[in-house]
Amino acid sequence: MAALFSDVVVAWYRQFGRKDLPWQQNPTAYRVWVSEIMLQQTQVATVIDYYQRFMQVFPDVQKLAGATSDEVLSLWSGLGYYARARNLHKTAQQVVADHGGEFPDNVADLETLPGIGRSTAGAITSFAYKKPAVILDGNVKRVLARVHAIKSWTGETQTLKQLWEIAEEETPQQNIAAYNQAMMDLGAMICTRSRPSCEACPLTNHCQAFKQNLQNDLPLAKPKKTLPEREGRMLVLLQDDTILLHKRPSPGIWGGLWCFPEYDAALLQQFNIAQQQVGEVSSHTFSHYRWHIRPEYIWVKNKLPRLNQDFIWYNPDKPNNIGLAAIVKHWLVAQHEEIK
DNA sequence: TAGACGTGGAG
DNA sequence: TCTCCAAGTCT
Repeated sequence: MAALFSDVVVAWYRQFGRKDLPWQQNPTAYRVWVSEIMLQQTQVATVIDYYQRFMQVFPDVQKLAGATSDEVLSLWSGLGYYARARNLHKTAQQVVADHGGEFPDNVADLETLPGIGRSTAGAITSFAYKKPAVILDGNVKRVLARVHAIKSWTGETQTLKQLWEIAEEETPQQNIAAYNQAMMDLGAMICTRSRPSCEACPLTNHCQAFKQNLQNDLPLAKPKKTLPEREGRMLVLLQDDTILLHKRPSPGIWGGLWCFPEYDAALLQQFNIAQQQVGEVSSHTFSHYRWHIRPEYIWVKNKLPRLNQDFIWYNPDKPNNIGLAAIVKHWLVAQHEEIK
């Protein structure tokens, strides 16, 4: 008789799974929550440094709740999907205000908090509270899609529903933290997107894709779409040692982050221009469009106008704790190189 | 409900 | 250089 799926998974975890990730040490709900949000659509290797820095500054939910949004976004700068950071801040404040500083210990209540969906709620419930809960992240989807030889794109509503049902059936009542972590580890280490290591996989006996030699074809790739292209101009206004930055509206791309203002004739009119120069176009690819941005360098004589709160003169030599869009960080680094 | 929402690593 | 997409959620 074949061994129970979850037993095989847990046994594999005991021997080969990851146990040294930063958020696995002292896995309180707060620490697990922060890691799960950072890990959404983001790889472990990228997250580790951000996580360490974040925990250094915000060791508990009260500290985070009491921070300014600039402080939070500055620690998120470069990680992307900034709505995660804005929601993180909101949720911290809600947890302190409405839950006495303690995160709920069940999926239903966790899901009511901003930025926490079904899978993240399952992760917090299982990893922090050791209570049975189902997760379905990209890793688990890939493993289950192969094990069950699911021949439709995992993003389809119907397929997603099916995957949740399968995940619920397979998830055990015991050893929940080990099982859930194991499924993610299998997806990340063995059952990888390309060239899965089936020779090292404990699940080949259970795997329909392996039996049908479909492991390289499943899960099915997302249907292709051509990315829309957009063009734009940004103003790099320089005055003495400072650069004019604009706080971008949220929601929206780079919402809440400080960035060069997009071209604005009315804004320009307020300045006494000493010199200007058109720069080279740089292209930025997002998940839903490609943006070709041409910078216009403008040296101005006056600092004046009545700039509202959404504008600041930023001095790169005196870094402030504000969230900079990656494009600004990169530009500052490039400038620094040039000066040297 | 499909589109919005970032960035960087892998192949 | 280019394409794909990773520990998803929100609207």
